[in-house]
Amino acid sequence: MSHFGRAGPPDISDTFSLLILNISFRTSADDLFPLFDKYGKVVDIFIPRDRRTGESRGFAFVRYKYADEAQEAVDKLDGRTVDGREIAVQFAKYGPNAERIHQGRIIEKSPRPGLRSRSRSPSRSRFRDDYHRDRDYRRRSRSRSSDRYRSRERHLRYRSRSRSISPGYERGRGRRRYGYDERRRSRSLESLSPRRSLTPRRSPSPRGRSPYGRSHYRRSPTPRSLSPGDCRSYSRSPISNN
DNA sequence: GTTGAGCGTT
Repeated sequence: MSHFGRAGPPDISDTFSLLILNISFRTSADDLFPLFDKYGKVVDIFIPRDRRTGESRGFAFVRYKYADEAQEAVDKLDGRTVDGREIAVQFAKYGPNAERIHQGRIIEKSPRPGLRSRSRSPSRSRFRDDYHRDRDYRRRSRSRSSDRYRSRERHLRYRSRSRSISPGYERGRGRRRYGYDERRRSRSLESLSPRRSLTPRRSPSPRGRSPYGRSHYRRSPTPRSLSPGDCRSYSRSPISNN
């Protein structure tokens, strides 16, 4: 039974967060819950997922009520094969607001709305901004298989538009942390596609490109070193010889 | 059906 359906974290003041790495993309919170609940009181399980595709990013956060139970889970479940993949369980180092975490618990001041932005020192804000920048940089450099994501995303979009997605594993198991509904996602994409997705993406004027940059499909770093005449004579050499 | 470094949501 999963109670991880409400919005937002329930209570992170006295919880210990564990970071679960290397989980399968199809592993859900309900799959992790019985595994981690055996070693202690699991308060919440959260699996970050991609904004566009809505799929799992490959890691999860399991919040325990007590530190010793969390440590027990780390010791027992670290290296365990779950869903065909060897997961890595460790204490979280960064909180949801980029707070520093000591052994899964937030050691920064409690996140009080309206108070932290004012009582925050400039130097501290800079420090926190450094964390934010680091995370942003790493996340941005994470996009390696973008082309694959694109085609897959388009495929899912078309499927969701053509026919409603009916994931068989979702029914009967309770809603995990699926705030983004498929219907809302498709609607959002439909209204956002012709407005925002196309406008900033396409470049109407090929101003930044070199006049021969588009014609040159070769990725040679020194296109001038290889003169066309040289290349031509090389290719003409065997012909001329014959 | 599809990939695989990493630290999080309303």
